[in-house]
Amino acid sequence: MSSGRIPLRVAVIDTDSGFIRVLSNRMDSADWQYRILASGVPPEDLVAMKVNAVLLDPDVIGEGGWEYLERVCGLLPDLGVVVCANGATVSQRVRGLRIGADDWINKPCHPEEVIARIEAVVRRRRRHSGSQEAGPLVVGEVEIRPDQFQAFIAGQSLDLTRREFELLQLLGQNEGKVLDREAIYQRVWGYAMAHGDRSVDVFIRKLRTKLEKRSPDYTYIHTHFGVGYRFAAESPMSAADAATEVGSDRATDDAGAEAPGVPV
Amino acid sequence: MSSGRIPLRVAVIDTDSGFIRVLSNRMDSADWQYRILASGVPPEDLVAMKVNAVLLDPDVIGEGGWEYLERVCGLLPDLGVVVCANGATVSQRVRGLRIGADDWINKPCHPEEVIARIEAVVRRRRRHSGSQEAGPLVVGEVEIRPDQFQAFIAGQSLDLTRREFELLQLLGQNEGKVLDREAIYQRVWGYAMAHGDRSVDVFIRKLRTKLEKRSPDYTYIHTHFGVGYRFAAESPMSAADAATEVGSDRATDDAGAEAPGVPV
DNA sequence: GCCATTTTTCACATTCCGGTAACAAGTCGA
DNA sequence: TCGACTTGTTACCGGAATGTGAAAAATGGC
Repeated sequence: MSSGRIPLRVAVIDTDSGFIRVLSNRMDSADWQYRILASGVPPEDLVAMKVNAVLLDPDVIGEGGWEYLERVCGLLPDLGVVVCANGATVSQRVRGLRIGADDWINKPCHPEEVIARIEAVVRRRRRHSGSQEAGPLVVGEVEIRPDQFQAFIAGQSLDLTRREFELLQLLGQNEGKVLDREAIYQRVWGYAMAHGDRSVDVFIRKLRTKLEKRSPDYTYIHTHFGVGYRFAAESPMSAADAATEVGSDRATDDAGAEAPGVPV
Repeated sequence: MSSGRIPLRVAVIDTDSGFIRVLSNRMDSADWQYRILASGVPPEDLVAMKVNAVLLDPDVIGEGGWEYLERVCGLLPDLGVVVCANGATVSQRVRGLRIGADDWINKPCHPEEVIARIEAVVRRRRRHSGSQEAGPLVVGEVEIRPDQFQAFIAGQSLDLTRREFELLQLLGQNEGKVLDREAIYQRVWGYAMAHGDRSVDVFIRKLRTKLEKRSPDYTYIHTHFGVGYRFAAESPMSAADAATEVGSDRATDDAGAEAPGVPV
């Protein structure tokens, strides 16, 4: 489809010079941005490179090839992983695919097929997350502008930092849906969330503060205990109406969970 | 998370009886739901089958194989497409992958690898679009929204907690059926119920309270003494008409349960 | 290298929920 | 009818999830 818009970014972990040379030619003519690596790099570095896919020859890693493959796939679920190895058996290929690799090609292979398979792997990823590069998004009083990496309320900037904006954008794109922390972290930070990481909570709080500062009459980020967060513009007024309705009956244990912000 | 994994649904378009036999065995033991098709079916029918992936041998289609492949890939972007063909050349494989196929396997091939590759294709697809498992579910006045981890009556939230919601969702998915406590506990809590555990009863009570609060004219959760619980929207009026105690219909499970017929 | 900003981590406070226990009420069989 | 068992109901406590502020670490411009 629109493969021409944004060039594909690929990391190639391989040492076969002949293979690399031919492959590089093809990638050049396809206008890809790529980086050749002669050894395994920490998965975190792959995040920093912002690559869409990795072409990996596990022989380069040597002994811990399986472990490395597993680590990359586990940490970066969004990354396309294509293995290209010499003389792998069926069971080896199956093992690799089960671990999390998206495709497995046996050498010797035609570079054109390698290109096509990487494309096929990445294509699916873009199909779903690719539509998010769009125009301004408005939710309640908030206007999210991807072109400026900034959000506004009543024309005033919220002075969001990069991460804050990315988080707000993700929430805005999923207005009304509850997103759990792992999904949020995965999609904003780009890799899997470590156990016990509170970053999401902290940034949610920062967003809440900045949103409330400019728009005190609305509540935007709602906590779903034990699940995650949901973004939706709700005014305390309607909440107050609901409270009036319910208010008459005995208030034994009906934890009026949400009904915040109603001054008494 | 809570519920067990959903079995994969696959359509196999192939006529190689030997291949199909071996593959079927593997899919059976993997607990997949599959359907063997001896000819190409309209892509629309694949939608109706609700399959996650298609395993296609273009030889079955014959002349219009490429066109058929293109049509399926274009029309069903969410579908995993794996081609398994006899003696395809590199350029044919590349062409297929570019058209939209997610993977291409050359026969003869090991069924285990076919399974693994289909798994890999579906895994990737689910990771990006599969977070939302199901659409809203409506039973009586109650609207259960999985995307919000919440249920509503007349547009008002029931303020369900996580467990309460999961329990209600399970009941709603099995509307009209009596579920015994062990089954409920197993599917909501995720592990076997300890002897004497009353958690299910307590949460049933919590649900009843919250349901009655918002919808006093209906009874949703019905006790079947010595058996379990059944979820169905019934108005007390029609129950009163029936006059006979609910206990008398213990054995017959299809008592007039179904027809409240009361207009909103 | 220094400083300002941003991000991450940490500790502590607070809220909330889930499960248990205990007792009341209901159901069924002898 | 009685008694054993099942279910309804309420209250409470412990621990987990979240809110909150600030320090520490990382980043980036000059």
